[in-house]
Amino acid sequence: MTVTSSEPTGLRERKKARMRRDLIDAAIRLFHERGFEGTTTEEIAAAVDVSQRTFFRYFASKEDVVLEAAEGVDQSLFDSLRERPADEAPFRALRNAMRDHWEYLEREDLHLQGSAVNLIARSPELIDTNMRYYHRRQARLADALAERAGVDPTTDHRPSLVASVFFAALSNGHQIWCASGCEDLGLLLVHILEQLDLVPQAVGDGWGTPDA
Amino acid sequence: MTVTSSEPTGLRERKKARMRRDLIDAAIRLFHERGFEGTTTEEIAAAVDVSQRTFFRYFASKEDVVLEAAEGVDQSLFDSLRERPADEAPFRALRNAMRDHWEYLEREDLHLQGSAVNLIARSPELIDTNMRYYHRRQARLADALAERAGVDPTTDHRPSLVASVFFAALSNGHQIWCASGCEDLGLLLVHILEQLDLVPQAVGDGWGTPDA
DNA sequence: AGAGATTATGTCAGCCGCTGACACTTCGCA
DNA sequence: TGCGAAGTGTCAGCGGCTGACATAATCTCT
Repeated sequence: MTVTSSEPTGLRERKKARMRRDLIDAAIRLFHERGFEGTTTEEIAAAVDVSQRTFFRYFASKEDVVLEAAEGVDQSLFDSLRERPADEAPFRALRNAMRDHWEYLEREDLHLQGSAVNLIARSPELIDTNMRYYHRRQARLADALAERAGVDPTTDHRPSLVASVFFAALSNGHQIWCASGCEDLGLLLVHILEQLDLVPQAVGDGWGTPDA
Repeated sequence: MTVTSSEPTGLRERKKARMRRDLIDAAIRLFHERGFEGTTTEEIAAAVDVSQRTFFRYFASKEDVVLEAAEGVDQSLFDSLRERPADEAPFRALRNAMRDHWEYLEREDLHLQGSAVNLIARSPELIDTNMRYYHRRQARLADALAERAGVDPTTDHRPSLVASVFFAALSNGHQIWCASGCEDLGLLLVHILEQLDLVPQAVGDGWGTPDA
């Protein structure tokens, strides 16, 4: 009962979880090899020796597989957020959590989720897809922020606002990174942090880093 | 040669523009009646007495029709932005342009673009779609901001950041409005402006409007 | 005005994402 | 061991979307 406390009990549950993971792994791998559009759901299913129908019993859509991976990454970000000192202002805490979270990713497991980040980051077609799911990711982040601040996210809309602005800056940093070749993954964090740090001045009376 | 200076010269051009408009109009109307998902591209095409294939020669996708309408609205926002005093800070100018733009919409033509706004605003399924195109809309807005500030949008990323944060707040205001029933369209502006005004404090050391 | 080049349209066939329905197998539990 | 529940495969089908080809409409030039 050490780590296995959250493990599924029955064989059925384990099989299901395994299938889910297998499908995600196969999908991510195929997406890498042939691109997102260049991979059919049948191919993904075939790679795990199941029918296409089964694939769609596990995922609502092809895009969903990617989202699934993204949410895994987000979860780790939320963990980092929880560990930030409570007196840190929300947006700043989020920024620092992002930094911590990144360091964690680089240290621990670039295998599973890291490759997902990698994939999402590098394929332009998935950026739009990702965008589409910002709503969902944003909602989760808003909940995390609300929990941290001890407010009710259904009546207090500030967490949601911070979350959406955060993703906006994130997406922007990502775009900049892509525009500059999508090479060094470490550089991605630099761009993201830069954009996050620019936000306060950009929405203020100034314009961010002045030209002079 | 008064207003017709920008009008297409040939019959062909005029027909094409007309077809485009007819398709948009029919689509928007059908979307209203049966919803976005509930309307097939064949039905849209049939409503204008053309083949489905022709529809897809005018629009890359079904979603594209909606985007087209949205861009029309954005264009009017950009016009309002250009008319803001030059010494106004970018984000503030954008906020005020939004207000001006809205008033303009309410005065002038709620017929065409207004119904597009209405449609996009009211159908939850289109919010995701809309999200997907925020990239494109954001890029245009960034260009408008860059032009206003006299900077190069390809090297200076601040306009893009302001644009994305703007859309983030916009989307947030929209969500709040939807959550509260999607009734009064005028209320939508109130929510949007509220969210826009909250941004500076939300990303600062505070938390926006304090509880006390 | 008429011939020839361009361009728009219709038709057809087909891929792919996605879904409902039904039969069959596998697993859980008594 | 046997029964209900849950997972899977198969099949048929819809709808978005595209390429290819033939036809019809427009443009251009003489």
